[in-house]
Amino acid sequence: MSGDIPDMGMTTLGALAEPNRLNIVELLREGPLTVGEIAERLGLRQPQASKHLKVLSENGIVEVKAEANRRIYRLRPEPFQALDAWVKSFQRVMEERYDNLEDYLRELQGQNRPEQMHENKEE
Amino acid sequence: MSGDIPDMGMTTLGALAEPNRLNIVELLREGPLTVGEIAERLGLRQPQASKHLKVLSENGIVEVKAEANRRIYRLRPEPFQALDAWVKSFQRVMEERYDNLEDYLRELQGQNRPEQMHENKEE
DNA sequence: TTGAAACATTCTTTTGAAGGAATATTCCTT
DNA sequence: AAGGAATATTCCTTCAAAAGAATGTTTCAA
Repeated sequence: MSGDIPDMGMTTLGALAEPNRLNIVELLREGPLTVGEIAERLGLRQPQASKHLKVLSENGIVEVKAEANRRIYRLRPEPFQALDAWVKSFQRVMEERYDNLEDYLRELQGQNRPEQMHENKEE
Repeated sequence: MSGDIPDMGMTTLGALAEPNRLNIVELLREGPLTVGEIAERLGLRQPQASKHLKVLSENGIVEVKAEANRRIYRLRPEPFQALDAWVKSFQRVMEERYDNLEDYLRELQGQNRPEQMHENKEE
């Protein structure tokens, strides 16, 4: 409910979060491969390989080229660029305000400040 | 079966793949927050917020500081550095061998090459 | 010491995603 | 035309993770 998909493709992370899928991606890093080879090298059954590749494809992580009987899959660079940008934007922000934890503690104190007022609870 | 978790923390991706968790991370980017505030700002119930924060904590994405009644959560930089390194290692490889798809096609051809042999099926 | 605020934890239920097995589709070879 | 190879798809089952609801724990205030 009220699911706010923020800025970056949640979908990319979701697709990569599955171990077999991550393995496929790592494998494809060495170059394009057919479904059969992917399945063989990773010890997957062909249908499962196809399914995972479908998910990766739907999320733009991978693209297919039909070559007669075979389907050759390879990585697409875009999602990785996006991921890179996302992570970088994090690191910048985190370096800046690393230890303003104390700032926040002071904030919290400020709210509680009973200073001079008796039983005035503002809810 | 035969699940080979490659190099990089699959666990980080898994933790970030959940929408609410990703929202929490995006929120914490602005600075440390208590459980209550996180729940409120994201429209979550307190228990669910706690649970998600637990997962994030277990995966090293977040760390807690107990301050009396409150628990203050904030991001940890390490997982993001790791992610960054991982993504970068990809981009390097992908730039290099982007279009050796054709190389691969030639490879495939080579295997099939019936050239001069008759019905010698090596299985 | 009683109560309330802030969080965590437990138990149950629900839902979706992954695996298994069989079958459909396309294309090549003979 | 027939058969086989490579891949996709469907249906069913299984399993784990997320939501819901209730309750436990700690800490502070009066």
